[in-house]
Amino acid sequence: MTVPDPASAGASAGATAPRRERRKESRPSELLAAALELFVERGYAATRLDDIAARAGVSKGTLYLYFANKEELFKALVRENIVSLLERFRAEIDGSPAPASALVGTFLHSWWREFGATRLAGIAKLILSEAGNFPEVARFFHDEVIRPNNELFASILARGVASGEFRPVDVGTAAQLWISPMVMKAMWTRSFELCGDTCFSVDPQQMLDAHLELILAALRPAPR
Amino acid sequence: MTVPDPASAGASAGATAPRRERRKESRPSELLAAALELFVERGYAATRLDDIAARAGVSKGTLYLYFANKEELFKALVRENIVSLLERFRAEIDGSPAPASALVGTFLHSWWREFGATRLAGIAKLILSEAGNFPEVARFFHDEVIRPNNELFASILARGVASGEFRPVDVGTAAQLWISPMVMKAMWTRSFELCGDTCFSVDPQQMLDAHLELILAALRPAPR
Amino acid sequence: MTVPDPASAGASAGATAPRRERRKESRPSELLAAALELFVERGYAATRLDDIAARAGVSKGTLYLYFANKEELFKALVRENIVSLLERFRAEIDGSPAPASALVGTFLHSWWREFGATRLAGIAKLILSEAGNFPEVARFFHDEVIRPNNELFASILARGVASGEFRPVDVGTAAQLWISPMVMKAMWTRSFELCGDTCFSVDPQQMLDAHLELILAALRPAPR
Amino acid sequence: MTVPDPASAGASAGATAPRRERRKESRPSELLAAALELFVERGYAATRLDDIAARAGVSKGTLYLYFANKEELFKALVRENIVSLLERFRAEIDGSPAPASALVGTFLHSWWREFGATRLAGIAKLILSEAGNFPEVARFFHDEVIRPNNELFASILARGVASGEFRPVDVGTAAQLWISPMVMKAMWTRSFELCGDTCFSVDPQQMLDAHLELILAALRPAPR
DNA sequence: GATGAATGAGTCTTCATTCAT
DNA sequence: TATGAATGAAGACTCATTCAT
Repeated sequence: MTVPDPASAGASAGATAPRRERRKESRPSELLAAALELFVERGYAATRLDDIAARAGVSKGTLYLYFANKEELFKALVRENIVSLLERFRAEIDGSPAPASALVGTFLHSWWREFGATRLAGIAKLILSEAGNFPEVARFFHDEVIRPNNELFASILARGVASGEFRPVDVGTAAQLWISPMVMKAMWTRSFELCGDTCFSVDPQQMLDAHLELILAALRPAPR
Repeated sequence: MTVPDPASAGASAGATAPRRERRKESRPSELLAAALELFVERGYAATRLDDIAARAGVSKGTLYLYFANKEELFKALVRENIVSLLERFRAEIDGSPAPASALVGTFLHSWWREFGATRLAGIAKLILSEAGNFPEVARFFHDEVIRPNNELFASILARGVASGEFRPVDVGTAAQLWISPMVMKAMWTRSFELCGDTCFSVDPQQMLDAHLELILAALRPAPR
Repeated sequence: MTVPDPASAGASAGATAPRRERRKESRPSELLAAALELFVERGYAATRLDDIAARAGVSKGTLYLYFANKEELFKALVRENIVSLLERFRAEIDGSPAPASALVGTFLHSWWREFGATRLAGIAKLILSEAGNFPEVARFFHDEVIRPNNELFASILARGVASGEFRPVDVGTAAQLWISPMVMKAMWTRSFELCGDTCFSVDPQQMLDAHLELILAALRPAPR
Repeated sequence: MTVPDPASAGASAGATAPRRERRKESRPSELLAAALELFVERGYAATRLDDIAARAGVSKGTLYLYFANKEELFKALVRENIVSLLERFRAEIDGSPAPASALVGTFLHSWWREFGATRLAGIAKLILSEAGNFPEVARFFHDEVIRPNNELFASILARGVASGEFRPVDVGTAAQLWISPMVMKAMWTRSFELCGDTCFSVDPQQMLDAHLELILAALRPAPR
């Protein structure tokens, strides 16, 4: 941890762990971080608030100073992480003047870097699992993440089709088809990494390159 | 029970079989069917044994005559359904003499019909969600379903490459990349159908056709 | 206990208290009886469901087989006891052909015997305390007990006025004024009996007689 | 605090007294006042210290500067209010030279004005409810309020009997019987006013007049 | 076999109380 | 003094599991 421990700094004596540290500012995100780790690790129901509190280094009651209940904690976690996701996300792609074929590669690589390889993928998996129990969250995620993301990808493809770089295809469907392996890779890897996986253990970069190559091949205009 | 059994009512004339015994044989699968529905609908933790019993039309205690506990019930459910899955699955594809390009289409279509469009996709989703809590199940599913399935798909591609129908590609990776949209479609549809989904609501057949077309385009040997 | 213990009957060996006794029929009233005792003794909030269960000789969970939650248990308790109250109550007074002056005495005495001296007075005290937290219960008690009771008393007085036994008074108000000491006696005695009370420790019968004498004096028609 | 203190704003010109200090003296009673309102409104257990602090406009911790804990706060509240009760109370009645029959009326009217119609009745109700949980408070209230009050009333009656205004009665018992409707009126009104009450909604003054009339009738010496 | 009443460990949640600032 | 973040014991409630019938 890079956060300096004020107690050990000030009272270097015996140090039985500094209880009752006051950190109103940073608490919510610390709690959400702890919650994220555990929810992703164990699922919503199997995660006890006790454990979240413990991992965040606070008592159980402290959670309730910041979140009304488990459900609200969960929702807050989703919202907080997704909001930051979208901001970082768009900036990188949108408005680039590069040719479409290059942009597809840029998109897939930054998608993986910014989402697939991060804990955000864990959130996606969580939402997939809990969608039935938290319809509002599911809708929120659908409207704020999945659709915009699909539209972004589709707009790249559309640009290539318009410029003649790509042959004409249904860009909406293609975007969906081609984002899928990324999502799968991100999510299933997490599920099977513990069990000697041989299916999802391919190096992501390698897989990404192969994916890109196949996409571009599929988009290549027919030779006259 | 005072509720008359329709089956015994119909056959009461000739048969001397004691009423109510008829179902004994099928009890376990009836229980598993009820469990499957509910687990898929609500997730493992959110499903109460009470509800499963109720849906199966038996008392809660009866569940314990057939399954040691909730966990074993869950595992039995996975195993039972996966076993039948594999049997129905292979038979249709394996050993066909058709050209590879046709087989790819056959594979994808029957995959969707036999798996993606059935409750088996629900099981996959369930396993994905609970993999962390049931590593044995995850491994089992991985070894018995995911890997064989990937290998089957890859072998089709390999046959096409060998025959010169397809250009050379890493068939293992390609199989993984191209099965993903199928899985995604099957799983996410279930999660978002309740919330006015606009991303996963495309008609499956249409999507399948587009997928197939793009695959074949990507595999087309380069013109000399 | 008059209920024969099936366990000790069957297995007379060591007898470590027969857990898991099946008594669906009698359970609800046993639970309500235990709840009544404790609620009256300690108040609503200070009574733990654990304690009620313990006093009834069952486990905590058993309570929830019969009552949805603490609040419903409380309401059930009130309703159950009050319903029986009213039945026993009316029967004794209504329809008697005795002169009004005798009926007043009969009313007050049976009121004390049937209500003031019983646990029902404890319920009244409970409602008084918790009326703010359970408005429905308060209304119910008001409509089903207090008002009918007042009307019964008033009707006795009205009969006496009509027959000329009593001088004309506002019978509604008088009924209220004269039932009050009974209620007070019943409720405050319970509150102060533990603390060397010298105010409410007068013998109830004696107090009742004095009350009756003063009532009749107040009702005596003016000598012509 | 950034909230301007109206008092200090008005007096800020001449006085050099530091702002915000003004209230120090009165803090405890402000806290007790807030506590009284809430305890009476919701009962002891249902009142949170948070709420008391909020209503008093201080932080929760501040309560503990003045009262060791919830229980002590409750006791202080009872004591404080009872002390003032007795002072205001006696002064008005004691030592008057009026005839007993007039004094009875004076007593009842001022009792109502000074006690029954004030928050003090709320305290009485509170004590009644919590007597079981706070025996010391109950005893205190009994010794300092109930008994003296009864004795005062009884002494008025005794004076009337002695002077021949009233016929001979057991004045102690009569005092108790006749104070009861007052207490009842004060307490039950509070409990049922929220639920369309039709029993305790009679105008207090009217009820008081009727009560007085019936008392005097009951005390009237038998015509020779 | 089948039932469903009973159990009690496990969780969420509340709130009186503490204490660093 | 005053604050309010932090604590943790306590209590309501759930539900997988057991077992007498």
